[in-house]
Amino acid sequence: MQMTPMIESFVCHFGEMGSRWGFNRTVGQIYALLVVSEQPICANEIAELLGISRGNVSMGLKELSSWQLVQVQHKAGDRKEYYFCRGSIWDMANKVFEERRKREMDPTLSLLRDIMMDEAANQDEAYAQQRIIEIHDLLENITEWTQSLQSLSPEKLNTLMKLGSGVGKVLEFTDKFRPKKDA
Amino acid sequence: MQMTPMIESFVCHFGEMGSRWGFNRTVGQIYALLVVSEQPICANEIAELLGISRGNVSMGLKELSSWQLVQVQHKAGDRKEYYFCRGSIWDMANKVFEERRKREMDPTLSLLRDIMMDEAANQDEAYAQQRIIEIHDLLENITEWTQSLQSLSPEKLNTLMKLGSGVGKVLEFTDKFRPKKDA
DNA sequence: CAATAGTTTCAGAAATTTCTGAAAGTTCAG
DNA sequence: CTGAACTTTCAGAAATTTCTGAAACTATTG
Repeated sequence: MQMTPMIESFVCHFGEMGSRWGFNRTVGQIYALLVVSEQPICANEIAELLGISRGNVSMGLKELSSWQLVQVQHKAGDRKEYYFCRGSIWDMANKVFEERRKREMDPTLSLLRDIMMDEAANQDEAYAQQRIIEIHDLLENITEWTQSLQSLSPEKLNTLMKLGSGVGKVLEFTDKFRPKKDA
Repeated sequence: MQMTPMIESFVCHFGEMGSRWGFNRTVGQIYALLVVSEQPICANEIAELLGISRGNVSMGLKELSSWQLVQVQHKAGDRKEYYFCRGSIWDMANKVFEERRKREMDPTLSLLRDIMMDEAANQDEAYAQQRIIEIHDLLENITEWTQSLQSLSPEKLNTLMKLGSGVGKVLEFTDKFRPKKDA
């Protein structure tokens, strides 16, 4: 594996995007590198290619492992661990969504639920609580929905996405034929 | 508006979540405060309630304005500007999605498109380019889809979300009746 | 068991982000 | 125009995050 301008700009950009996507620059770069490399790469080579410390690579790989985004491979007669990322692009996207849900949605939902349980002590709190309930319900809906979408096969998801806003029409169409079937 | 334990814990949590959601702690807290307050609040009061500097409030409000998440109101015989956030929870969620798309997807798509145009210089680059194309296509699909979903009415979106993974069944059902209509 | 080849950890350094508060800017009444 | 009431800006301080590299650890070989 060699750094060419093309690969470098991809890796570099994924690093910058990393922070927006919920992981840090190094993690983003390591991941990008593994995605575009056909061959597994060892930690030392990663450090060298990216120009970062060996320790940092170790931490980055640890994080990617916890996201289940990389895998380790051994080569015969070589003690090094070679990393690569297997799985389709869909798998990766799923992992990222899932992880973000865990970090961004779950703790919030949990707190909102707690607040919903409380008794409102005055007028202000009653109003606040009502807004909080609205937010909770929306987030819960979105969470459940995205979760159920993730259980769909990639093919079906693709069909759905291709429909685009046409899905609105499908809903109307469906309603006509079985208007009272869903709870 | 008074800080009660309930409101405080909500505000505080939104501050912590802020960073995960793409804005900083202060911005999150200011927003949370405005969401649960029935009455518009002036900048000084926000600073006081949250225990942060006046300047910081100003910057936070500026950012929220750029996201079009807050509005200003004036009171008769009072020069202060009073802030509140109008719009339903749906509107807010839409704004947040949109903003995140702008920050997280658009720059990436743009870079990936550039790379796709390049001529692969060797075997490694050819492989890399292929992977990059896969990623681009997926991101583009997702982006277009979420955009089209946002153009749907909240009611239709709700119906869709209620369907959950049942949407898979609807697709099958639809296919039977008009199998070759879509491109 | 010791030597070797590798990986992980973590204290502190470096870089980045956020926050403060004083100064500058704006608006408006008189 | 002047001054009061308010808002914004921004340089540097504070807080937070990320990175390094040496030391500790683990596993394998002879």
